Amino acid sequence: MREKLEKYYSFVFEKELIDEIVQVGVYKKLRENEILVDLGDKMKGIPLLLEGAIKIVREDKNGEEILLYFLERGDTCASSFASAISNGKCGIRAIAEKESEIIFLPKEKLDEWMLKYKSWRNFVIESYNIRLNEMMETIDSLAFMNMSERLYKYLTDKAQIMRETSLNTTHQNIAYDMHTSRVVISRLLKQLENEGKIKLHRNKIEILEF
Amino acid sequence: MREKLEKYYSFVFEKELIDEIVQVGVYKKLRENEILVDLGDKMKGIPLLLEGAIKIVREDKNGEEILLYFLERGDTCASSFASAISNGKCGIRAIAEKESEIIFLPKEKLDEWMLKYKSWRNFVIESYNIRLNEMMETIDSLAFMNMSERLYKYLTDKAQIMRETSLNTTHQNIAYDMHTSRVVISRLLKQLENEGKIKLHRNKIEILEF
DNA sequence: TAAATTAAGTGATGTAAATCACAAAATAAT
DNA sequence: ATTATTTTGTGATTTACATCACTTAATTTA
Repeated sequence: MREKLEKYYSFVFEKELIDEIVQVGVYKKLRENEILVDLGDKMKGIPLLLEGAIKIVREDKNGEEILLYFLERGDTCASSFASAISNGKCGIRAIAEKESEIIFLPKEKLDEWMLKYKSWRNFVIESYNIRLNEMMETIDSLAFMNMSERLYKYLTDKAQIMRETSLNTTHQNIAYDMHTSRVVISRLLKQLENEGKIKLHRNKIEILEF
Repeated sequence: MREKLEKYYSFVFEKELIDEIVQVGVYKKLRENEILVDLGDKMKGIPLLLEGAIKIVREDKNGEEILLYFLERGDTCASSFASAISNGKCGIRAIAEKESEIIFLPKEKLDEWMLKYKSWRNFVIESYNIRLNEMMETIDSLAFMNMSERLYKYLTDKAQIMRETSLNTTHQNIAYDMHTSRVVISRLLKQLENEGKIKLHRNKIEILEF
């Protein structure tokens, strides 16, 4: 735990803070597709992502989903922070896209560290900023892009987060993330393949052009 | 200035902080449609809204707009906070929807107050939370709602922010905010009128049902 | 008061995406 | 090996919204 913490966070946190995190943080390994946070959960702390990839989705009353953004190592879930501090509910669901490792930080420390460590204050503010910007990008793609552009962005974004050039997924799962239908995704994928940007296989999409 | 500050912020900030704000804050009155923050601005501080209503919009490369959310008294612009702290650029435009009053807080104080005042820390975190939630609502409406529902939400939201039961605006301006065409808005408005939810006039929309 | 400008109404048509219905592969289960 | 299940392909149809083209009404200005 300490090793990975130092690897990804030593440029972010001062040494004393890393020591404290090692003391109070709870290490947890997440299986692929494991739900880390669910709709309406009250957070007792926040997760620091050490390794892996987490998908953050929003769900409406009819149970329909839309992807908000992905988290990768070095990230934390700003929504959880909010929820943890204010004892409010979390409006999102967080699911491990692949096996991941996190450190869970108890909420009691969150405000205490705001006083003690400038690096922690920066990290919290910076995390909120990144998330606000991601949300704006999501709004941009919903408001300004057509399905084909959104799909291509989805594929390249996800490939980067997963650190792979091909994605192991189905057309149906992409449709769920993008809140559209499988038929639409299948047709647009075929089109992207004809344009030479991707190559389709069963349960797998190779991305040829980034 | 002190009077309104105490009226809307005395339950949020401790007395000492209000005193400091009065000392270093710069009061400013905004005319209707005045631009407070523009795309790519680097913020030298953040605005506290004392009175009025501010519209926050996002713009894409083609100059097309979409409304993100409104700010009302008691609010601050989380995007500016981010930009001010990190010296980064602001990805949004903020426009006064009506005559408004703000206090501009210099960025040097922002971090200093994080140490000194718990109420300030809470306010900053709380502001980010509110904004994250607003963005999620915006994403919800783009992803899950049809134009008619979005339009009705737009009208009722805006009426509440403006503290009026009728809005002085044109179909074209609504279309700009919602990133659609005037024709579409005109037709949907007529439909809402037939359903008895609103009443249409020239340059004015009465909202009959909230 | 006439002309110009701005706001709103409306028919016709185009188009991206949604939905339906079913076929054809590929893979997994028995 | 046969059956069942999952994944992908594809035509046909519908729908919401976009776009075009033009009219009518209200308001401003000259």
